[in-house]
Amino acid sequence: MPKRGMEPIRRAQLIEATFFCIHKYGFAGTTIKRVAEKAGTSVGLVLHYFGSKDGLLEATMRSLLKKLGTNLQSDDISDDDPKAQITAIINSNFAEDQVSPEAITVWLAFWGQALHTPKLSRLQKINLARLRSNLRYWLSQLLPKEDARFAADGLAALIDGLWLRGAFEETGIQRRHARDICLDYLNRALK
Amino acid sequence: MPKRGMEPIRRAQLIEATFFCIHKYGFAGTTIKRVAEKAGTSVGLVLHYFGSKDGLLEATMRSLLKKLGTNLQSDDISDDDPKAQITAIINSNFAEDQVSPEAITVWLAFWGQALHTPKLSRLQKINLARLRSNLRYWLSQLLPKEDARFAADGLAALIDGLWLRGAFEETGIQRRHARDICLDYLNRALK
DNA sequence: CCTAATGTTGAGCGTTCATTCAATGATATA
DNA sequence: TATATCATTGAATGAACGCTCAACATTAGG
Repeated sequence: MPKRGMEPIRRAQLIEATFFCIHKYGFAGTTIKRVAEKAGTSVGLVLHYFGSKDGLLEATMRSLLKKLGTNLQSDDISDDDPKAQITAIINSNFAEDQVSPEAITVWLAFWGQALHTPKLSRLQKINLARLRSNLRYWLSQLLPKEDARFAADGLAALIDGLWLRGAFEETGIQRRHARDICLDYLNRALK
Repeated sequence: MPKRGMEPIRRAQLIEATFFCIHKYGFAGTTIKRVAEKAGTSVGLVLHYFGSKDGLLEATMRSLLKKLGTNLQSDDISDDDPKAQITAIINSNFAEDQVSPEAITVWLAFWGQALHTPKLSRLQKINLARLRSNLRYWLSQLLPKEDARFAADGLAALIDGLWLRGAFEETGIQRRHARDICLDYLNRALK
């Protein structure tokens, strides 16, 4: 029962199915066949829309990074309260819909794979730099430049490390605990 | 030219070759054939000694974790100086031979794969818990119990996060910088 | 020297993978 | 209603995978 205008719908379905498969089977175990089955379509259709498996994976990573970067923009905090801005960044990184076991697993899978796939590597580097430079910007309003850089590097690593360890906690990330650790780091850095 | 007593030598060679392949090709791209070629042996021999690809990978992860956990024991610091003990833990995690791009890449690859391989998952959890409990033990000599747990969780995440980000720096981890961030965290936690 | 144990290989098996391709179904437009 | 375009499928292909197995080479002990 094919209808016109299916392209965006199919693309979204297939990306969603790819998330599911990476979460369930890992990067190595994610095959086009499995993705197609999960999405309820044929193998041929996947390649019709994404050209190749690499194309599908790249689109999926783009979608993931977009998701992970979206939360922040919805908040509107006054620009003259840097600490509130940083707090918002921390909160957004541990918002409920960001730290699902599925999100963490897939995020980690891409992290590992990006080391061996130039296109994914570029996306990953952009994302890494973004968090750090955002933190640097707001911290530099509160601290001398060098201290701001130092604290931003630490805070960025701390956030990622909490994510990383969260991948192995059955319950997913302990959101409040993770948030408290980051806020504590921030408060101590500002003293 | 086969000789007796080759088993331990071959095992070591093959594990070494597996490191190389995981670093170069990633987890998904590491095949028995590539490992055998790198080690200069035949495909059959790999399976002769490790039974299966999974067996080889498990042995390789065991070897990696052993490497990463070795440094500490060589240091001997008096037990009545907890801060020195913690400093030694931090230093050992960023010791030169621990933070080679190869080590970080392989470590990260296993981290991602362990989520989908029960045997690797068990190894991984043991390792995660070890760092944290070591930190807890020494911190609890300097801080109230709850504060010690809090700081240990933060410091463990910070260390792992610095490793994680180091995977994407062309130069590998900036050892001194990473160390300074951790020591700074420690000092502030003890105030 | 013979034999048993160890070390090693390469061919071959069945499976699964990503990808190509020709063909068909459905819809909008003219 | 005709036609071009979009949506979709399933079969076919060739390569690569992990793994089995029979056979051979080398060595140590009796």
